[in-house]
Amino acid sequence: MKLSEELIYRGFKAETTIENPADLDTRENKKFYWGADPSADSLTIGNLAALMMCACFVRHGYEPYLVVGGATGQIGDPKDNGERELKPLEEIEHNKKCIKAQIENVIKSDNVTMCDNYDWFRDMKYLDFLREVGKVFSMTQLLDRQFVQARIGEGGSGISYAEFSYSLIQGYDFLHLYREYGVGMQLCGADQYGNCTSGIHLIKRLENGKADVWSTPLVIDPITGRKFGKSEGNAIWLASSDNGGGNYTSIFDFYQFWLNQPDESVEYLMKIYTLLNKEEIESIIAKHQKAPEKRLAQRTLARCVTEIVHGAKNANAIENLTKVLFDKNTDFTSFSEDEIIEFTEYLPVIKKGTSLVDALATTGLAESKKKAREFIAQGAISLNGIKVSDDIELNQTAIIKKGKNKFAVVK
RNA sequence: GCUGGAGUCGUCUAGUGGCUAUGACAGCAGACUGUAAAUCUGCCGGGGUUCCCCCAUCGUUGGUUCGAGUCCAACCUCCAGCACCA
Repeated sequence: MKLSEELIYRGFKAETTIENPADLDTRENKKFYWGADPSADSLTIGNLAALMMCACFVRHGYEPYLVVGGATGQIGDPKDNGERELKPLEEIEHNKKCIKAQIENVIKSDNVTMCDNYDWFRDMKYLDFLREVGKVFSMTQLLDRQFVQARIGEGGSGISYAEFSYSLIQGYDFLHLYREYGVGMQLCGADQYGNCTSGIHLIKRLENGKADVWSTPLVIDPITGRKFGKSEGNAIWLASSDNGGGNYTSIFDFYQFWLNQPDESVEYLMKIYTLLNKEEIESIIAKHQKAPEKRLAQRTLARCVTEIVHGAKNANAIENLTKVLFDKNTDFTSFSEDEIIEFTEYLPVIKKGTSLVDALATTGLAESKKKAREFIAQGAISLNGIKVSDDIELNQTAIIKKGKNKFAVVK
């Protein structure tokens, strides 16, 4: 399958300056750039979709320049619904390192060039920037941008001069990479398209060059029509918090997230988030439709994405763990010492002697003790497969289950 | 700078002095299922000794009042109009 065909098959095509996708197959300049801002110390599955698109270009011989936005991250990409809080500089430094590692983990290629746009903004003089970059942008056009329109006017939440300028800073990145390395194309999520065109504009005006943008649609839930990823409240992070206790997504929860996708979404998500080819996906979907209750498609999806993000070893372990925990014939009281030790690597652990309510609260299975009591009252908690109706002391090795798919180990 | 309007839970939203701050979406749990969807039920600020009790909360800080999301003052932020200025 040619690059252009694969992009369209996988749904990686939104707005673009490229008239005919087939031009990508024969394009001479195969250098592209993609960037992410260090607004947190982990990427989310929203970013991962764009990375999967980048990986698709790389598989077809394109050369990636991956930018971590040390400069742009200091300002913040304007959102539709309001101004961002400025992040402390130390936090940005930390975030950069973490995100860089995550990007390298997904884009595995010998000719990756990692960049930080702070390197070329650090010594930038404000007046130089205004004379070179600011001068070639028309205020009228900038004000017409969608992100500006959403923020100003009646009912708007306002926008600061700093965030308003974000687009120019990002545009300059493209110009810089064009000049320095001859990068001729930017890949991005559809929400970034406007910012990317700033770069094209700059390259045309200042270098009389032709540059392109290729964007991929934001991933949406086909049932609700809402996007999933960050800023919708229920972020799935690529970083794993140890055993589910922290702020990020444990490997187990990550796997479960994909496993629980509805039938309507699963093909769409497989195209985006796995490396399976068209024939493989079609065959899996065909089998899935014959016996949807086996959840073959969801299992495959969960397996593949977990492997990409957390590696084959973890993916294997989680697959086995899931098999054991959800098998109706599993006897929860007869796990061997070795099995329990394997569980503790991926599930939150509670010491014997703790009360059930405390255990639920400290492992994050419940957000508070009050919630923990509620769960017990509602019959959401079971111990070794048997429902618990009272707060009890946990004094032997056991598996606690909350709801459909949250577990902890008492040891 | 002046005048007017606005700021309420993750999001949107009702609430012109009265005890318990509405409703919707999202989220969580239960039932039914296939760890799905749809549907129904409950929860949805925090804590506890849980048929009940305590604490917190309507942008911030004070004030008036027996009682304030609601009235007053100052401040912060946003919107609109006007003025000023290129």
